Amino acid sequence: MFALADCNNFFVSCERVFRPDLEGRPVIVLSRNDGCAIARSNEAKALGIKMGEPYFKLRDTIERNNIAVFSGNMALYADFSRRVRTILREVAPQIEVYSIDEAFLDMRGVEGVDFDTFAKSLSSRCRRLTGIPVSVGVAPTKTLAKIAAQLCKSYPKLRGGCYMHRQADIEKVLRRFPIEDVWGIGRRSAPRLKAKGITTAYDFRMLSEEWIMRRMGVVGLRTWRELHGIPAIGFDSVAEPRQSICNSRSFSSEIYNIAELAEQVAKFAAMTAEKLREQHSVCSRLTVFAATNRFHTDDIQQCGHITIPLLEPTDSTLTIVRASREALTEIFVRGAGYKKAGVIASEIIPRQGTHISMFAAESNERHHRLMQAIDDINRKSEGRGVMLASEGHSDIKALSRHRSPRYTTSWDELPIVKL
DNA sequence: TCTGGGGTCCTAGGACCC
DNA sequence: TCTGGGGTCCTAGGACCC
Repeated sequence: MFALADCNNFFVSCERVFRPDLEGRPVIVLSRNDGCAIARSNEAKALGIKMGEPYFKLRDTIERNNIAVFSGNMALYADFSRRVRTILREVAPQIEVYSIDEAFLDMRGVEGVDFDTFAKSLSSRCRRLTGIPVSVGVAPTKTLAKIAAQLCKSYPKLRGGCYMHRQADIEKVLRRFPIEDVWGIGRRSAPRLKAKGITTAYDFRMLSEEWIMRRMGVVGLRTWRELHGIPAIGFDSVAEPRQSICNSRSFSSEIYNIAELAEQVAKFAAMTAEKLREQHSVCSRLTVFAATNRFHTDDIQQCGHITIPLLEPTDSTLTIVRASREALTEIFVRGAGYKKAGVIASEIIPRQGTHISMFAAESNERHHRLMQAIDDINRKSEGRGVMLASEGHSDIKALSRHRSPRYTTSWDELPIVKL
């Protein structure tokens, strides 16, 4: 058996921990720049607010329905995510962290446990210790566990936990489960399937293996097998190092000036190098991209990107910032108003065991010692104690008009109670 | 006025090899 | 008219996830 622990409306639930007055009231959390809704409470979903809906289109609805609005407070959510994972690790032999708000639990080989009781008590334990409501589904495959967890959200009677294993039960559930809500069936496949009359997970399961393979390839086949209760998706308890690392942002207003854009790109490059070092990797390829506002169709549209090889694999902020800067000058177009840019590192390999190219212009080892010193300082100063001058003095342009305090991650922002 | 950020895997097709 | 028969590697793009 596999279990999935899925935090309900995660970002909204984090905000509510410190604002119990918001219980029962519609709440949404916005993306960076307060751009669009990326988390919604059940009440907000009931009002028809869609995932990714732009904030400016919601203004009326928000006012009419007294919706509470928050700018994303990622530091807070990451902290709650860690707390929930700590609890999951206490009760399961292995967990696979799937996203900030979801983790699979490997229950293979676990015997003599009533999984229904297990699921319900794990859910209530998470709620009690962190304040976050968590749905726990247990089933023979990950895809079915996802569906079981989903059921918890629709049926409060399940008290946060659902064990789904009997063939007859699974069939009954799949007959009513919309195909588009199945894990692995996305926005392209769902309409195609529906057009052929396949509207539920059960319809999909009834198709022949050949049909699935022909129309949807091995990926579709995996989902099909999983719905039949045959595990087809692996379980990875140790997170592999990332194969690509991307840092990009939309700006709160357009940037026309290359010097200003270069500072932003330098920041993305520095963040990328830091993440490489965090996972003890080096990269030997960089992609830099910059794009204008795709919604302003009357303006000049530019979407430049360039990929450059690095002379030797590196994790050095100095090297990566310089290379990114040079790459940017290749794609920058005067007169274009850039709204978004980013840096992607690829061809990533472990730092250990890389050998120094005889043509290397600079000593990787010396850079590495410098980077370690900088990382040390920045860790201790809880922020960016040291950075490159080329990153400029301003922050990445962003709006966050509705951010909650950093309740659990900053001493400065603890609410003060005056005695 | 205003529209997120970060990943993975698979496939098809081209370039190149003998 | 007719144009071998295999391979490998790389890349771009698509589809999916949160």
